[in-house]
Amino acid sequence: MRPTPRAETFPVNTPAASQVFTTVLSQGPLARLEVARRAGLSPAAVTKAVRPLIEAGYLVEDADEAARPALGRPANLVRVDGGRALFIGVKVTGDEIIGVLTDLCCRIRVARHVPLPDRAPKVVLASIADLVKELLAEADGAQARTQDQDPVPVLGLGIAVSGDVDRGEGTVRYSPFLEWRDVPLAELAAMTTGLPVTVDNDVRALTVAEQWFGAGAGLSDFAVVTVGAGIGCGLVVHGRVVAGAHGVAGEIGHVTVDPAGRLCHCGNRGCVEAIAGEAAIVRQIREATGVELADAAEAVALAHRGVAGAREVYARAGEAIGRGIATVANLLGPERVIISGEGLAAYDLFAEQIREAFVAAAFGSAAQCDVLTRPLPFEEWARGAAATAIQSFIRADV
Amino acid sequence: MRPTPRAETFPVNTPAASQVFTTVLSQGPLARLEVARRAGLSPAAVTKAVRPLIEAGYLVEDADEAARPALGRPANLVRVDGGRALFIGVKVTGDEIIGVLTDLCCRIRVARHVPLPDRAPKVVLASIADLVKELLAEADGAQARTQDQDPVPVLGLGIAVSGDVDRGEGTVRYSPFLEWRDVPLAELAAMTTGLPVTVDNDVRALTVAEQWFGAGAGLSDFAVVTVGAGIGCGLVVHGRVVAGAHGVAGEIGHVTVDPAGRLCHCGNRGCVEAIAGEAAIVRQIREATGVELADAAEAVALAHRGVAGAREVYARAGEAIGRGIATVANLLGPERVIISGEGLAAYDLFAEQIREAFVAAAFGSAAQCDVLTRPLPFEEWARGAAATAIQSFIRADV
DNA sequence: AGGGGTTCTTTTCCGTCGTCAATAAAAGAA
DNA sequence: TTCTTTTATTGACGACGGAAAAGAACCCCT
Repeated sequence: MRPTPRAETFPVNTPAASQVFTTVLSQGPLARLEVARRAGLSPAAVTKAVRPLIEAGYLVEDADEAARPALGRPANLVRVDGGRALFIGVKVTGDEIIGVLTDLCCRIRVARHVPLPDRAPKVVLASIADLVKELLAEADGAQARTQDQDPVPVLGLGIAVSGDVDRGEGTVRYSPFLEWRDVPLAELAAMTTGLPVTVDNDVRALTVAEQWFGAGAGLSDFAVVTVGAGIGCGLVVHGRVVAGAHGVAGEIGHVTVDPAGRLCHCGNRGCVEAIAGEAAIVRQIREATGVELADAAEAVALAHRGVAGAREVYARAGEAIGRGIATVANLLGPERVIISGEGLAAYDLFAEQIREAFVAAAFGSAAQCDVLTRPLPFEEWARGAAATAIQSFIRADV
Repeated sequence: MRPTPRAETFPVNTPAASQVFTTVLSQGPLARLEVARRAGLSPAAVTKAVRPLIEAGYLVEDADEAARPALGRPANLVRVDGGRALFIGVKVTGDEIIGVLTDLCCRIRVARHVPLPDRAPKVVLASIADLVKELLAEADGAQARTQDQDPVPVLGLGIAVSGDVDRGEGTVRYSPFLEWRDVPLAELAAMTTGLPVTVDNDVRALTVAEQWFGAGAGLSDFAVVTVGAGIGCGLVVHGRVVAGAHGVAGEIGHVTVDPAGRLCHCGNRGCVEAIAGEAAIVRQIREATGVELADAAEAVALAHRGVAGAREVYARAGEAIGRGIATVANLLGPERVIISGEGLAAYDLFAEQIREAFVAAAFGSAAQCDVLTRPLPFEEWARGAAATAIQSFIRADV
């Protein structure tokens, strides 16, 4: 059985060390000098910050013979030892819970889905506890097979929930999806699992994952747009994820793109989500073609078969998304916008419209913003939760 | 004659001292302990930071007898000595230049408008030089009258220009209004005036003024929306003004609120500016009523007289602005939105529509965002430029 | 008048952190 | 071998900010 986790803490908590670690974590193996440049520190500071991290096993040296320079001493690359620690990320949706076991580099080791019979906090909490137990057992199993000396510790649990979440407090203030209000989830989950728990909004968690381990690595200003059941948006400004003064931020889904458009569940007309959300697309295709659709997959299939009405619905959805992205670009001027989410399964159906609408509605050099897609698996959300746990562990200022 | 300005520099440049100074500057007279609380520092650090600043004359002690507590030692309030230094702020518009002489607290001492005969960089530069000379003479005049010992030094010149401005470089990358491209304005103006020069985008400059000396004081996330010839928006996120990766940010004027709306000069349809910009309003009223209008003032007058068509145009403008503000609130979740600009002369004509549209389009608790108006004089833009100069002088990280 | 209580301010000490400048190390080139 | 070039490390140093305790100013109560 896995021993009660020691309260292992990150060996350093100075600004410089934290910055060095996150730089190495997110920007791959780097020479110390290069780390110094990117983190804005002196080489000496990097050396001094790296040493205790290597001693503690979080970083390892890693000379690469490939990129050896023609001249001068070759660099001693430093990288994070992913196998040094494990984390668990959990994403709670309306009807299932997805959990992943990741290493310190946030690479997914194991993924599990469990159905959620009920949305009451107690039930969800019990399901999370079961899932965590299962993932811990999995971690132990891997342990036993490799016969390592020291057991790899699981150092944190991140939980991602949609809605208004106070990460600092670890509470879910209001989640319309789960019908929760003021649930101190971090505290509860810490009690049942014995792990340090971080709770954050799901889109923000995904954004953290992109910021550190994805297409946002090294950027100080970018946006993540998720296309799926809802349309969400995570924003990174000045290198930090935007949380919003009142818990609301990145609600691109409820940006109005057509005031005469259809009614959205938020009460407004012509929100991006009311045009390009999964439910909206299914409904519109049903209305346009008369075909009864069970889910979004069937809608995609129909459109792929070239049914005109269906294709048009997707085209309009793409236009709405492109406009929404242009709005973000006009307001914030990000370096990059990353489109992701399970809705990308239909990406070929609206890729062109997104781009066209974006370019048309982007003002001036905002159109230079780099828009790219990342077809990420659904576990990515849970991975985002794990990323928040990693972030909390290394005490990076959020 | 005014002597060649000595290269006076701010006596401290540690993060703590900078933070202490900006806290006192923007949040009025404060007790040291209170400064410590607000700046997140120890009381000792504040004492140590304050001393050299008092010695250099930038801060002064200022006991207030009024708010004496019932118990304990009364606080020794600390405030910025506005009279310690002067700054000049200049705002360049299409047809005139506005200059102000301010003190260190950014209070306007003198304001001057001069017409701009031509928009060529050389002409503009010469006009700026003349205006600065005039303001410097004014400063000397005041000097002579008060018979002070030490002449109050003018420590910086801030220039605000609309368009894509690189503040770090001090260059105007592209200003459609002036038809400038890559003009190294800071360098040029520094040569002709002999003052340290800061160049920034006009809306951002105004936002800095609000952040430090206006309704944004002490807030870390807010937006400034300017209503006038154009519709602009300055954003402060995480306590810093958003500049945008490509020089574009806060382009609320080109957020689409009605894709079927009228054509905007940016090439799109239904931008906020195409509905609520000054030119758009004048044109719409002309179309609706058939009355030929010379300028916006006449449009306002017409609407105030209760002419139905004119009122409706303003109502639609208010709706567009309200939607634009809601978009900002949905995306960023600011604590406050400050509406300003010369368009506020007509505020009573669309106040209600702004509020209604904002509340309707704001998602969830984004509607809690505090929306207020600040009827600021036109010199306020120049004051913003002075604020950027002050900011540069005290080396606050922008 | 003289404590006692309360709050603000300052002092002193100290750990720590990051830079500077010099030095060591690891190559290939001459 | 020795020089050049680039990377990494060392050790001294200065400075900064925090903790804790003392000091200061004031009111109130006895």
